[in-house]
Amino acid sequence: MTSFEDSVLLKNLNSEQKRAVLTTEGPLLILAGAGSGKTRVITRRVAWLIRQLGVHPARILAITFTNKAANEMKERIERLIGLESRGSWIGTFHSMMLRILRRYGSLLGYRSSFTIFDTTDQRRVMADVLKELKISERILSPREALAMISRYKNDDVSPEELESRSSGYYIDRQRVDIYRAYQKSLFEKNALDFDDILTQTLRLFREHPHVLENCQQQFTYILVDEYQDTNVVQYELIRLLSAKSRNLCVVGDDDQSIYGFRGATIRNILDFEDDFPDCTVIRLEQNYRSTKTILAAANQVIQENRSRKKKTLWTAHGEGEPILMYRAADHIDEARFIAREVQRRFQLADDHEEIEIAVLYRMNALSRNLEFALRELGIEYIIYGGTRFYDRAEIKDVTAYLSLIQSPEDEIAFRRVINQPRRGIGAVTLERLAEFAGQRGLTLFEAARRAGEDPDLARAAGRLTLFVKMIDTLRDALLSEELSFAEFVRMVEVDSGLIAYYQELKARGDVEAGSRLENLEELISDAIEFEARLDTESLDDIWELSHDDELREELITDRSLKGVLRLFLERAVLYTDQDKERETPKVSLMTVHSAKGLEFSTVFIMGAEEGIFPSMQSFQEPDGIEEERRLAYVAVTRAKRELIISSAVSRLLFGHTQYNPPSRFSDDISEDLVEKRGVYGGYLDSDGSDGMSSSEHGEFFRDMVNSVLKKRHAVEAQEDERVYKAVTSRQMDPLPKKESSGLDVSELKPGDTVRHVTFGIGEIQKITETGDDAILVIDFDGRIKRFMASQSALSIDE
DNA sequence: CGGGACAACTTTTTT
DNA sequence: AGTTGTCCCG
Repeated sequence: MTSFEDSVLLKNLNSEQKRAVLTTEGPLLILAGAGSGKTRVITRRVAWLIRQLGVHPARILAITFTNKAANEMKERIERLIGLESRGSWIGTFHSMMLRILRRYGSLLGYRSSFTIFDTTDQRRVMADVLKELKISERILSPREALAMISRYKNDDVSPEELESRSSGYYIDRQRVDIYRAYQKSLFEKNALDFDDILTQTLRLFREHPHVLENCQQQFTYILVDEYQDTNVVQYELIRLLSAKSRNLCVVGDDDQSIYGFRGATIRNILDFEDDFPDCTVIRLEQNYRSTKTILAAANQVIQENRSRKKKTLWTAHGEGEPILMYRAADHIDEARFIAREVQRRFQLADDHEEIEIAVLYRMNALSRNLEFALRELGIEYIIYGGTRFYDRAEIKDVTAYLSLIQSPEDEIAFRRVINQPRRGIGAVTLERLAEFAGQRGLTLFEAARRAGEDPDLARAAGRLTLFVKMIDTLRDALLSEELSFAEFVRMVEVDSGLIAYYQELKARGDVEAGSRLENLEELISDAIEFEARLDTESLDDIWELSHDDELREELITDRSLKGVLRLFLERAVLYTDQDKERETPKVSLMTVHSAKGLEFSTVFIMGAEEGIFPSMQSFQEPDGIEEERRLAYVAVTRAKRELIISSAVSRLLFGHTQYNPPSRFSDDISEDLVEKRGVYGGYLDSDGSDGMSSSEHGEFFRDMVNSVLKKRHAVEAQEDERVYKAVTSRQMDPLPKKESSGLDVSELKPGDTVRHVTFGIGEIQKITETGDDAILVIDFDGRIKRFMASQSALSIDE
């Protein structure tokens, strides 16, 4: 009984898409190729469940990859069926599981308002752990240790499990110790890290079956987007949650699985049919996004992969423009080329035409040159990724103040802001304060309040109590409810002295201070917006924001500032630049990873070189190249009308000049789809067909020769020439080792003995490959030294 | 205690 | 190369 209004939900869908919307019961795998109208299908499906089948929104759990994708989905569903859709659980794995944890976390021993630690917090905790265990940072950096633990967590390996499978060797035991101590430390601080949000929820389900049962009963329809990027823990969560209803719909594309490094396993999607033998499989193979040319190129790139589900995308669109490949002389030339091309497109487009241009790269470090080139031409751009807004120092300062006001026992926040801006409370004072706090069993904040009672703190007591007073005053302001939330944030920024501090820096000519002030201003705008959302949206949506019953009660009855603050802080942790709305008239600069799920009329892919894209380290990993290839596939399929791929003969990166041959992925694209420009013919050779006038050519060559030769000595240039020839003649080691040191890193391993001119005999502790070089950590009889292999005066000790 | 100078680190991708 | 962190001196 399909009414007219409801049939709208099936309008403009092809037959497979329709089937995907209508197959609501039982396990369903939707293999959705790039640009195949996936989001449309998902939103229609949810709308269909609610409107047509009368499923209560709260019974629907839809998991997306980013908060932005979630918001977009909510909006689109609301556009379809209006307010009826309110109350469904749509969000990322992290935000959805966090909601569950907030509700039941006490069962795991967490106090009600546990905090989520971000990378910086984690690093601090880990640094302490390593110090405690007397492990030198030289041997294992906090960063590496955290990466290791994250790996375990993504693979659903607890400290206990790790121990049980440990070999008993020292190195294994040490890993267990680190993992244990880290978890213990987090727990004592009543904190979880990002991965814990998922692993602890899983633990909750396993140890408290009634909780799982509650959730199973609530969520009778589960939908997971980007299923190819789920990891073992996420798979397990989904499996448990859907075990009862079995109405599990997963949507994904194995060809776009690009998060292997984060523990995502492509097996989840490849094995879905084995895991759920009675499942329905639907393939969406018609592409509505790109031209035939772009799609053909994408297919050529991906078909080289072996482990994939066979599918062939097709489009009804025309051939479109050929793919432009540009081989630049160097990284600067490449950047200028892109900037010029971007400028030309902006100039040519008429006012009403919507131009969406993106430049994609494999790693953030590549954006820098491009930024300069764009600025030279006065082109506006937005960068995604890199340092996130909420990760910026000044923003983190403000949020630390806010955290401290909210929970005075938050030691990390206390330590962050106690002397930021400077108020004469240094390391010595802090150490004494910690000691005093330890003796009395006080929090640092309370200890500061009572600093006068400790003779050791006498000199700093005045400054400490002043700080305490400031925080107390701010808390009073919070509780008095006389301010709007944004006003409160502003008050914190001013009273803390941060604003004055940066204003002074700016006055003194600090170049960064200005943008920091702008960021502080932006945080206030953010607060205004956040507050407005709370004011205008229904109670259902507040329900959506938090499942802490007490807090919800607070918000419903008096909409307290305290409650708003807590929601705000919670969101700040999970918020990333990915979630920001994209503004159109500018060029977007982002990594290929960030571009997932987006589309642009014109796409540039820069740095298409061996060693960059595919990345250096992917050569080592077992399925590394396959993942890189999928990444290339994602990059190519972002383009609707036009694709430009560039590479550079020489590239200065991380202080070393590299000479990389063009990426194998660009070689996979057949000649008939491509138009080549730049120095493909050979060194310093151009066929002149690049559309530049001869004077531009003069400039072009001068720039190129300057940048290639200027900074280097003649001897080096000779060496470069030799290297370049070796590389372009396709001997596949693009990075011959320098011979000066007489040290062949490939023959070395930890434990080997080496001789240094000044330090004498030492033992190699660790070797870290760094592209064209390696870092050696060597123990000279207790003195730990680090060397760059190519530069060091080391020899193998016979 | 604060600011400046130097050293060390980055080198994939991120919820 | 560029940025961040640490050490030392005023």
